Amino acid sequence: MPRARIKDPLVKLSGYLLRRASTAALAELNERLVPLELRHADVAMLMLIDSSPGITQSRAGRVLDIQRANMVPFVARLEARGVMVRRQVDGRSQALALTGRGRRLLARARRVVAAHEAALLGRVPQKLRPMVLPVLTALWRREP
Amino acid sequence: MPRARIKDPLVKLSGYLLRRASTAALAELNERLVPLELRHADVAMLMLIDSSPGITQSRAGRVLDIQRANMVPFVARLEARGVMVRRQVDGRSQALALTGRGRRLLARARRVVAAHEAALLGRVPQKLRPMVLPVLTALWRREP
DNA sequence: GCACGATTGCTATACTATATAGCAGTGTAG
DNA sequence: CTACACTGCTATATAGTATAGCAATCGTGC
Repeated sequence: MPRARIKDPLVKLSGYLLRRASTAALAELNERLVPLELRHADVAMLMLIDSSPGITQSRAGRVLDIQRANMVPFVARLEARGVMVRRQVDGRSQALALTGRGRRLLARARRVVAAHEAALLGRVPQKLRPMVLPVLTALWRREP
Repeated sequence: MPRARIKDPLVKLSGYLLRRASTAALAELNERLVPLELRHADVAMLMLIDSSPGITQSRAGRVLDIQRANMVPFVARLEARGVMVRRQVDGRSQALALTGRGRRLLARARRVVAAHEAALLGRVPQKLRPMVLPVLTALWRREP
């Protein structure tokens, strides 16, 4: 006989579902990104720089919610890989921009992300699909 | 004048929204739990044990998706705090159960979680609110 | 009954992500 | 000019998660 199912008493809590769905999706995306040797945060950064070329390092960190201190090795790794460059815009700020190599890598990454998005939305019943972005956006809203 | 807004080009990606919403909600919940000296994972464990008293340590880890190795210090900490006990059910398995103190702590934690849930759902427009659990549940689905 | 594979709890270890404190140099507003 | 905020940086700490391997135990098929 099938082993007794222990039912998870937390599945009615949106916060719990949010965490489980998020970690599962993130793990899946990272898996898909292995061939590109990228992690999800790398792709987020490349997308941001691509859409706002010349954005400063500090501002990029603020948009993506990455601490200044943690931006340093993060950006350094991407630069060492030759996908982006830093340019001094004044005595302190660094402007970030993609290289040609970075743009080509991003193009590939976008296809992976698109497949991942399709897989995510594919799990949602058709009727609910249009609610996914509005629901997630609303849940993300800052305190009031 | 208001500083120029850098628009986040990722806000149309459900995976990104999922991660941002999840980390924000998690941080908020942990904040709310500080007075009880609990973290979100502790509450999940207490709730699970409460709903399935005598559940084995390994099975609890499977339900909550915590590795066996990581369960050891986790459970040990809760037991040292006197909120749960382990009982040997056979030569290898440990059955977990709440103590009276654990049940009282859980009762307080439940109120915190309820307030957190209310805050989360409160950000969602009324019309979308009934879709939150179905959407999140669907997004969590395993790779069928 | 017995041998074998699977399971359990455990130790040790490592890696990622994230967080804090402090510093030197720089820009900016009064 | 001065005071203060900002930037990039180093160093360090913590939480969460992951892997490998071990000894004891259990269950199943023979």
